[in-house]
Formats: sequence, C-alpha cells, structure tokens
Amino acid sequence: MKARSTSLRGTKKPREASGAEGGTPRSRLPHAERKAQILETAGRFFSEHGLTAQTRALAQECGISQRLLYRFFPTKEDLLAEVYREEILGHFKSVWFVELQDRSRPIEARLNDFYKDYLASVLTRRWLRLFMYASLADARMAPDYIAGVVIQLLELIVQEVAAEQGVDLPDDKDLLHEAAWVLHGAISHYAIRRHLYHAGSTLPEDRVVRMQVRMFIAGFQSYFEAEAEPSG
Amino acid sequence: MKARSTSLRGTKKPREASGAEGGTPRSRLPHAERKAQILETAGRFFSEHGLTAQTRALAQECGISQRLLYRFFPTKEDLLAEVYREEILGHFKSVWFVELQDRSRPIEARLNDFYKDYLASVLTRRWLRLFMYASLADARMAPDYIAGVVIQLLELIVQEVAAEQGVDLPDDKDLLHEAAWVLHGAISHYAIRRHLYHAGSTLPEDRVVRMQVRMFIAGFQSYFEAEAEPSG
DNA sequence: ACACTATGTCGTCAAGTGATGACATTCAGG
DNA sequence: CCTGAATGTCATCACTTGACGACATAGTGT
Repeated sequence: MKARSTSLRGTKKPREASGAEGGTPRSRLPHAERKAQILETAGRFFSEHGLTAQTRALAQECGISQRLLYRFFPTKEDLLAEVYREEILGHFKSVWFVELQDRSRPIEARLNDFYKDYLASVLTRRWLRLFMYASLADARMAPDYIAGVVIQLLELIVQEVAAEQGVDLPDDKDLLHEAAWVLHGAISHYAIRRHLYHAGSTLPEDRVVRMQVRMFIAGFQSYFEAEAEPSG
Repeated sequence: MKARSTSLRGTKKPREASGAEGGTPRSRLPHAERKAQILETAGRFFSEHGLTAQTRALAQECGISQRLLYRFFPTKEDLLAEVYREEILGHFKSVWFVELQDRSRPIEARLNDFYKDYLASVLTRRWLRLFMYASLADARMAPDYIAGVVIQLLELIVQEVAAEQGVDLPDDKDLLHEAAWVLHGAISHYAIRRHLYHAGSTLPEDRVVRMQVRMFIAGFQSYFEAEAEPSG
C-alpha cells in the first residue's frame, strides 16, 4: 500500500518514512540516536494507548521492526520503566524552587507564574495520561513522585504565602500539606479535566490560574487567621 | 456467598467457592441473579485490573466458567458498557439537589454534609478507578457524566454560596462553573490522591472537607466581591 | 418416568502477543 | 577486497485471549 513511491529508486537507496513491509531496511541510526527516538515515540504511544498497548504497534509507529525494540530493551517492562523515568520525572524544573522564594515579588504573582509554567511543562496531556496509567497499574508510581517532589513544593508554598500574610502557621505538617493541596489539587484537577476528561471550559488558562490563585490566597488567609485567633 | 447453606444436599453436592477445575457444576442461579452477581464482581474486577483485563480471570473470580459470561453479554464490550452504566452513573443521589438548597441551614454546613456524602458514595476507590480507566480508554465517557450531572451541581453551589453572601455574580457561565470547580476539583483531587495515588495524609476526612469548604467560601466571597467593585 | 428448557462446562479456533534465533545489509579499518 | 561488528529484518515459538459449537446437568410440568 505504501510502496506506492514513484519508483526510480536507483540501486539500493533505503527509503525513508515509509511503512514496514518491504524488506528494505530503513535509514540506519547510531545506537543512542535510535534509542532516543524509540523512547520519544514510546512516550507518545503509551500515553495514548495505555501501558498494555502492543509492541508491534509501537514498532510500526517508530517505523522499525518489532524485533529491533528488543535490541535496546530486554523486555517491554524495561522499556516502560525507562519511558516512565524520562517522561514523569524529567519535567520538573528546579528553578521553580528559587523563583517561588523571590520575596521581592508578591506571592500572587509568583504563584501565577509558577502554575502557568507548571501547567505547560508538567500537567500536559501526555504527562497526565502516563502518570494516570502508571498509577492505576502500579501503586508505587505516584507516591514516589509526590513524596519526592511535590511535598517540598507544597511546604514552600504555604511558607511563602504565610510569610507575606504575616500569619502564624500551626505545627501540624499534614494540615499544612493539605492546605497547599487545596490549590495544587484544584489546578491539577483542572488539567485532568482538560486533558483526560475532555471537559475544559472556554476560559483561557491564564484566567483560570489567576482565579484559582487569588481565591486560594484569600481563603488561606481567612482560614489560618481564624485558626490562630480562637476568640470571636 | 449465599450458597453457604448448611450443606446436607443429598447425593451430588456441588462443591462451593473452589477454583474452576473439576467439571462439577457450581450452584445454579436464576438468570437475573447470576447476571447481577457477574456485574457486581465485574465492577470490582475491572476497577482493579483495568478494562483490558481478561474474561477468563473475571470468570474465575465469579466462580463460573468463562463461557457462561457469554450467555449474559454478547461481547466483552457489552459487559463493560453495562458495568459502566451501573457503577458510574448509578451512585448519584438526587436528594443532594434538594439538601443543597435548604436555606434554613448555613451554606457551609450544607457543603460539608454534601461533600462528606459525595466522597463516601461517589468518590470511592472503585468509582474513581473505573471512571479513570474509562476516561483514558474512551474520550466520550467522562464528558457525558460531567455534562449530565456535575454541571448542574456546580451551578447550584455557586448560586447558593452567592445567595448567602449577598454577592452579585457575573453572567459568564464558564467563569461560574470554573469557580465552583475550585472546590469540586480540589475535593475530587483529594479523593484521587487517596485512592489512586495512595498518597493520602493522616488527617481525618471530615477535617479535610471542612477546611476545603471553609477556604472555598472565604476565597469565593473575596474574589467575587472584588470583581463586582472595581473601585478601591 | 418423560421430555423440555434453562443453567452451566469443556474443548477449541483464529487472531493476537511478547520474545528470540537466524539471517541480511551497511560501513569503517586494514 | 576482506573482515567483523553494528544495525536491521523475517519467521517463528509458546502462550494468551475473545468468542463459540457441542455437550452435560438440574429443575419443572405433565
């Protein structure tokens, strides 16, 4: 079907970007390059079709034979593990920790910028679908990510918000985490709605983030001021 | 489970609750009863193992032969569709609409009660996993649920909160939905964290809900009061 | 006892499914 | 040109998986 190319193919010249039917080998690539290409394609592929999708379909999407996958990864599980490491853990920017602590700017502006970037860099359709498939399949996937990265983020955020508002925070770590989750969860769920549920609104993302952040800051202040002053 | 009757059943005594190895038929059930039992087991089964899990494993979990499944459902897809209808759409309580509009009680108390019940009735591990598997596999699943039920809930909530606070709401429906999603999404994400990510805190659920609701109410008021009064 | 129907199982088929051995092609270095 | 390693494919194996025909058993009415 795809061998419909316009003939005149000189002597041996390998054709590019065509299906996998002939016997003619496709363009040869050095090991590292081919592996990177497979991982890139696999990220997209498993994100869309789930971790139970078949290696043959992945190979076809890569434009290579199924056998070739096994020159780079001993088993499908090893391939999945590498995809997970790259796609899930590889999008976090350490600069966020710095920027969120820049007290020369109002916390509202810092949070607006951070979450705008976090939505664009981490909470993408691809990341969310992979993360969800992995979480559903393996109970240990999500906790590692959350414990390793998100918790630090949450602690930093409550600290910065409280500092700007001059409120005293209780010592209960779990309570503080949960308070920061109010914002982080709401924005995460907004991304889930858009990319997984396909039920996003027509509002521009910026506006949603700004509303979320502003409501959070006001709610946070109200809540912890009232907590700190039990007297009516 | 029900065939646990006290034995003494004459000559042929079919064994119970055992694997499917002999050839001895299991306890016979009338059509409707067996179908209900299959659907119940299938809900649990597919929720745990995903929609791509195998009919043979499901049959074993039901304690019946794989062939018997096909006496009740023409294909696996038909079975999945019935499971989805029962498990996803069948837990919504219409009484919630009534209770949320009971203005003899403060909106905070109404929201606390509602979300406590919503978490217990809808946002269970089983419901969430099924909903997520279905959303990932079929882009049309989640929007149907959200458009059919949740949107009405969101509109009711913003309306009730605004009424108690005496604030004027803008006309932008999408903005109002998004505002209510701040609370609904944060609580949904809390459930996702607990049941899908296995990363829940040690705080009791009641307390988390109360904090979410209180922060939302304060943030909502602050946000829409400021929106309505652009001056000062 | 007899037949009839509903309930339930065994065995099997055809299409897939991860994985692997054997073989083909390219290319650098002598 | 020769050689050997790297890159790539085909064919295939053993096992899975949805689906179904043929058959077995239990309960019921007559």
